[in-house]
Amino acid sequence: MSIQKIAKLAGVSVATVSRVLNNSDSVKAKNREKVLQAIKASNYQPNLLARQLRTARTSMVLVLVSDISNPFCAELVKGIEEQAEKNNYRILLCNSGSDIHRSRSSLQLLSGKMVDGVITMDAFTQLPELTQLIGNSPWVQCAEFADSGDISCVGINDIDASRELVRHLAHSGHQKIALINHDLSYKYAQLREQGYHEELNAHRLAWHKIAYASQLSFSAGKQAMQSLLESGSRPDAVFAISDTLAAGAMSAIEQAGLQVPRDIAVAGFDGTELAEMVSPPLTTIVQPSREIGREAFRLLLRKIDAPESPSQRVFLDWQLSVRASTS
Amino acid sequence: MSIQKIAKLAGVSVATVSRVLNNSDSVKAKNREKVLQAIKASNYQPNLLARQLRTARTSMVLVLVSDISNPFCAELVKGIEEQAEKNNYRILLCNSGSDIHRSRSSLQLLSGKMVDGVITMDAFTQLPELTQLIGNSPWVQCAEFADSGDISCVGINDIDASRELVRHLAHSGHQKIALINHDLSYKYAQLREQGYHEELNAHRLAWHKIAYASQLSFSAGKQAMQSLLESGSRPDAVFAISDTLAAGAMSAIEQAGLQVPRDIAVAGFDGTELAEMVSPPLTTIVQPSREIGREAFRLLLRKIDAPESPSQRVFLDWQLSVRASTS
DNA sequence: CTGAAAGCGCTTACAG
DNA sequence: CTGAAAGCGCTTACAG
Repeated sequence: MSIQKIAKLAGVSVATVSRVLNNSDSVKAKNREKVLQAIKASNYQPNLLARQLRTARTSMVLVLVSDISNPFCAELVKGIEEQAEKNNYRILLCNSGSDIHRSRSSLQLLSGKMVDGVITMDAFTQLPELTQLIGNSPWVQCAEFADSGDISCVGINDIDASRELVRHLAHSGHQKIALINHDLSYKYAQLREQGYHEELNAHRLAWHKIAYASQLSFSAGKQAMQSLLESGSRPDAVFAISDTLAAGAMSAIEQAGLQVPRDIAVAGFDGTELAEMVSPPLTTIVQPSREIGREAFRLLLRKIDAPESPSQRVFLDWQLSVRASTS
Repeated sequence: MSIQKIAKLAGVSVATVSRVLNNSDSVKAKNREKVLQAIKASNYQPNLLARQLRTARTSMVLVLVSDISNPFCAELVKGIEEQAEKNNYRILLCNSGSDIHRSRSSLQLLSGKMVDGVITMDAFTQLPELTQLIGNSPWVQCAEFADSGDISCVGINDIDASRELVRHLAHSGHQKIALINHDLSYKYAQLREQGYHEELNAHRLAWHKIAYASQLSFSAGKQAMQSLLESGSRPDAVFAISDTLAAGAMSAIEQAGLQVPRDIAVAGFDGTELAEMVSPPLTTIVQPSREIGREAFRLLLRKIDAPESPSQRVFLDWQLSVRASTS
């Protein structure tokens, strides 16, 4: 079923049908009626491929989610979605799993002109490769940062947030504060680690220990905590750079016959609902996840509408939320 | 940058360029070389819109996720993704939020020929409307069922699984087993409720009580549990039809100053990682989520490749996993 | 093995 | 207000 058939059915030209479809111009009421009739009668649906090929506009953006199972990512996506909907954009989610091959494959949607822009969450160490793939198509980096100023990005000040969390632990009297981090290929991981060190120094706490989780999952957090428990002197507090990791850490602590927070305090990061689901509930840094997502879309739209507009780096407010896991 | 430019650059016809691009036919080695050279030199990327318009094949399928934050959904998606990847298909995720308007909007991708088929997870009560939108495009319903046999679907036998879970609770000596269900617009919700009743009857347990959660979330589960606690005689066990709801129930019980499982046993459904994250860990029905996803894609691919092939209803195996929350 | 040409289904100046 | 025609960037018989 094509616009041609409709035109024939309605006894007008394809141009007129197209005009009705785009409710543009002024089509004579009678003709509009005939066209509408024909469309309804034949259950016609416009071919988006053809339309978008012709107009070079798709009103779709690609969102490369690093891990769809991560509740923080899910919140970001919902924020992006929300803002996109307001602007009559549709988002296409691709779960990259932080895998560059998958990212590469998904980005063909961009180079193939099926989307107007892309929001990524990949590690900043992969930006050079992404840059090459994305070229200068509209692009925003979400909840992760680039070193240079070429790419728009949005997130929070990770160093400050990290320091505030460690400060809270130190003020609560903890002396041996460990860090569960993950992949340093992420800028935010580096920054939070930096904040951790800076704040320890500020409190003249010499003891420090870091375990790296293989991914941002419960089981990886558990494993990381186990390795911390096995190796030499035991921490009296643990700061995990994501709630999911923190939940894993709590589980490992419990399994070792210890108690949170009595034996070891645990703090997370992100402020997902998960932090309230575990018991005891988790002290964490609440990121404005939805708003980060919304802002990411806003930045992207700006790039789409004005390709020459300068890139921006947006830092949003965060909050320390103290709960039972550290007190 | 188009195929035309490449042709000019390489000094061949567009047909030849196209042949190289699709590494079809036998193009003379020298010409192939020239084309490849030109492609590299100009960093050419084929326009997918044009190609797909021409071939009427996209190698993409739409996945309408009911709730991206639900860990069970996330697992399904990963299964679908995995199988799609094996078949050189790409999946486009749209988070419908079980909202028919969003589903409708996303389905324009189908009617607009941007995808070859669709996998949905919507409630069976919405199938009539979906059917109208989808027509007879390739379609598979995932982890939810239709009453009629027109649509391929894949999931588990919810009645059996539900009965087994209730049987376990009854055998453990529980007399007052409550159910936390959600929206009965889902077939699986109806079936699990049916199983619940059947098994109570089998054990001559007259006491029964059902609370309906407004959605499949932690907080909705918590609320539902609170309402159960407030209303009359207290249950000694609760069966929540999803792990997320069960986690919420546990939180409500704890907040009421009661203990799991001593005062009230709690069981979930789905077998997500969440069941291991809460404490005590959750007794649950383990669904083969990944495999459900994979099978959904297999069924869809069959429909795409052979549009006339009959619809299938696939039921996969599940397992009761008993943990500390009920013993 | 290769090229000229038709056509996928739209939109949009252009002329009337 | 409307229609004929060009063109978006591809692929694919068809003829050579």
